[in-house]
Amino acid sequence: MGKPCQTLTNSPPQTRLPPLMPELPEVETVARLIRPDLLGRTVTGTRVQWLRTLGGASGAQLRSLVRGRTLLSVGRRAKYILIGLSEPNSLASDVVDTWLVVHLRMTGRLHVEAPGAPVHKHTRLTLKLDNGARLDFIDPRKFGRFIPTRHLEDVLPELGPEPLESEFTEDFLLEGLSCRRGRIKALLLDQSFLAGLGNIYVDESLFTARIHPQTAACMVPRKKVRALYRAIRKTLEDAIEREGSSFDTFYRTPEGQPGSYQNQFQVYGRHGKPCRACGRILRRIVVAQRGTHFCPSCQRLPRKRT
DNA sequence: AGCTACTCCTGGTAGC
DNA sequence: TGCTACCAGGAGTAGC
Repeated sequence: MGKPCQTLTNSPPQTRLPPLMPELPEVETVARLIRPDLLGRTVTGTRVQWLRTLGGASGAQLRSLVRGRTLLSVGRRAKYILIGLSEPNSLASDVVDTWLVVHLRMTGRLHVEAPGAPVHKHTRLTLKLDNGARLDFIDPRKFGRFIPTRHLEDVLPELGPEPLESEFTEDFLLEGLSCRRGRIKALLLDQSFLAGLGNIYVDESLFTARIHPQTAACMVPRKKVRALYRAIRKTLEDAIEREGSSFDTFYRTPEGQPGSYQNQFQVYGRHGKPCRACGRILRRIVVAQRGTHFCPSCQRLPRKRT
């Protein structure tokens, strides 16, 4: 491949993009951020720069599924952003008949760009809208997916309950943990058990509940399971309140500010620094192939079966 | 059931 | 300054 042609007058902004790792609060924040700019707009065209973003669909399939359709809903399930489209000017124009299933994975971003705005270097896919704006999917590491489908169930994997909905109860967690011998951290990362948690919020929740990440799930005492239940909900609610965690100013909230939950981290990314609760130096180990941050004093492995 | 290993990817960084 | 090597990590899959 030849070197891309660049001019001094028309080079796109090469914003630095450090890791973001969107989990439930970040995905919720993104959905809320782009929703007002998308609802009611009609897709006039598509452009795909990285085919694998479509998760197996072709550029032609994307085009035929979305062109001429109106964006009717922007929601979230687990870490997926679900954009619902309907056929305009028909009796069923308020019924979603097509979905865009978006997973940001590590570094994906969804941006609504004003007409004529420069295209970011790592834009993998674009929907053109009837007001001249664009919905850009930007993803430096190319792990993210933007999948068009008629049937959600064809694309979404098996997902556990939403941790902030009423379906997620203390009893659900007590029961779920009691029959599993795998490590608690691996279980909480398992989206088919509980949907939406990722590495950051699992580490934070386990610290809040004072549970060692390598504890076998069935060995967590009932009292700590209850603490974990409260910790998960509180952690996610607080993070949504603060509009997620941002590691850069590229991603902004509707008010133009980056999310601020990263300032609340108790353990994530703080290995080598003192625990805010007891002063012991925080450690980093690998559990379930993930960097895992914890306090060796506050979070101890249980000695015997409970 | 539950573990490890591998894959997909590139930006950032450490070491030279 | 420039090069190479390595690492991070969500989710899917394969193999034991």
